Amino acid sequence: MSKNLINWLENLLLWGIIIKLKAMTSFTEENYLKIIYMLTEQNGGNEVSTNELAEITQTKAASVSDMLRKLAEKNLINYRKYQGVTLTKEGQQIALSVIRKHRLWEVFLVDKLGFGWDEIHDIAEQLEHIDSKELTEKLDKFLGSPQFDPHGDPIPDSKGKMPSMASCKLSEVPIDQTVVMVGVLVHSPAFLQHLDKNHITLGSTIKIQEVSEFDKSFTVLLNNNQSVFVSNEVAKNLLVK
Amino acid sequence: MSKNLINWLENLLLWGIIIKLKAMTSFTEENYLKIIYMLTEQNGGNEVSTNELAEITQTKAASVSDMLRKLAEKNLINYRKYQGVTLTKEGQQIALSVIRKHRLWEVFLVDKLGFGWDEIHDIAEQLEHIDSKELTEKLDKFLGSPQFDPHGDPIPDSKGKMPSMASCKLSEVPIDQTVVMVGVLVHSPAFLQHLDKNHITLGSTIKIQEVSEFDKSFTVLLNNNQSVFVSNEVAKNLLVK
DNA sequence: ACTATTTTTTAGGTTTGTCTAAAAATTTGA
DNA sequence: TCAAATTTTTAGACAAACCTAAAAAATAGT
Ligand SMILES: [Mn+2]
Ligand SMILES: [Mn+2]
Ligand SMILES: [Mn+2]
Ligand SMILES: [Mn+2]
Repeated sequence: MSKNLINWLENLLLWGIIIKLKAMTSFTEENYLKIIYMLTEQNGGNEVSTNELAEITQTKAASVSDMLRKLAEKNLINYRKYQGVTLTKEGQQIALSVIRKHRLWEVFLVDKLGFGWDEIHDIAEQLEHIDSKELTEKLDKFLGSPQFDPHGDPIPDSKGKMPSMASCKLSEVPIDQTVVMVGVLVHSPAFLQHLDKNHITLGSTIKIQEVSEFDKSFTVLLNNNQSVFVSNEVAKNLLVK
Repeated sequence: MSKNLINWLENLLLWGIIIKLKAMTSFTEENYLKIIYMLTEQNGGNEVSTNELAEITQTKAASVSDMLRKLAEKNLINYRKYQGVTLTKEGQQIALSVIRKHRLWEVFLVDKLGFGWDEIHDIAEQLEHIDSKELTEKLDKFLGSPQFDPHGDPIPDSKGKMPSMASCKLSEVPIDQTVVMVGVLVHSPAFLQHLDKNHITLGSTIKIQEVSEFDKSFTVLLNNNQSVFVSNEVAKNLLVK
């Protein structure tokens, strides 16, 4: 009985079939892991709830429950029923590799192909699942091993280490100070196009000239000497240094 | 009854749901269309059989039958039971777009990232399914609108038109003639690495010095003045001009 | 503390793309 | 030409990833 099982396993090993148990995270599973990673960050390391995941994956809570059971079976997440989830070491590794690929491809699309930063998300959403370590590393070299993507988001290195950079929201900067734009907290085309229209881009120098008492909107001076108006809603989503 | 149906369809249209009937060719469907295109070419325009498809897709004939029924329903293939299939205009368009993407990505991998021509097929097999017209056209520009891929295969333009080039097999070239290597008929890493080892690459000048009576093997002189031995098996799979 | 509400899970189904086994059609060849 | 071999299709199942409806657990409000 048990001897039979061992024989059978040996046979599988011989034929290299055991690999399947190791490899194999589907497109869908990768997306869940990536989203769990990002929501955990946002929650300051706290568990992510089923409903949060359902909302962001555009599916129903029931479907999320199914997937969580499956990911837990594969030891990619820590899952206690009704208590939400966090990633295991292994799950985190996969999530970081997907994020690395996503952001490297975004750099490629903007720097090499000339896309605007508002046009690249959906394409990168597909490219992030291309499975080839050699490709990722060669792409990284080709792009000059960038540390940040076109939105200012950090690109993890091949071991999963994130470059860090102190930054704060423009909305928190006091009057008269001069800062540099280093990132955005919202990636919607509408928001990015709004920034384009106001000539605010990654690397722009921003001097805060005036802050309205009434609505906390800003008037700022850019490096091109243009003075532009920035609503508080926008200022809250701009990262500066 | 029929009025009810029309009402229902109008409702769908109103909500933009009808789009789904038009768009949507899955990864798997795209692969079938591409393979049908290539096998039809190979067969000189004749129908492709279920078993041929089963062989090359690494599935069972029963699964192929299922898929053919489905592709026929979508008007992507001409299918008469037991008689094999050919592509419709629409199916051919999709096939050519997949082939275009495959070959453009191969150029990218070799020219820009420095991969060898024997390492790129599996990666291109994934990249060919990335869905973005703008991406394909920008990639094409970035690469300088190449006409041929790293294996010498023609790259269809955005309308599906293949560049043509007269060529013949090295095995058919008479003694003493000098030709240029322009393509391979086999893409296996083993074959490509064999050519690398013998310094035969796309663009190599080849002068036929000697043809053996016995086994039809060749001794040829390359542009680097090296004299190398080429078996008939290899000569039959080398395209020259 | 104990309902009422919200969140999450379970139960039962669907679709896509695969499989094996068996039936049907076609082709081969004596 | 017609029986045997081959090819192709049909029938019936399964896993993955989704759904709706209903049940169960957790949380909140008085
Ligand atoms: Mn994705
Ligand atoms: Mn980004
Ligand atoms: Mn493919
Ligand atoms: Mn090729």
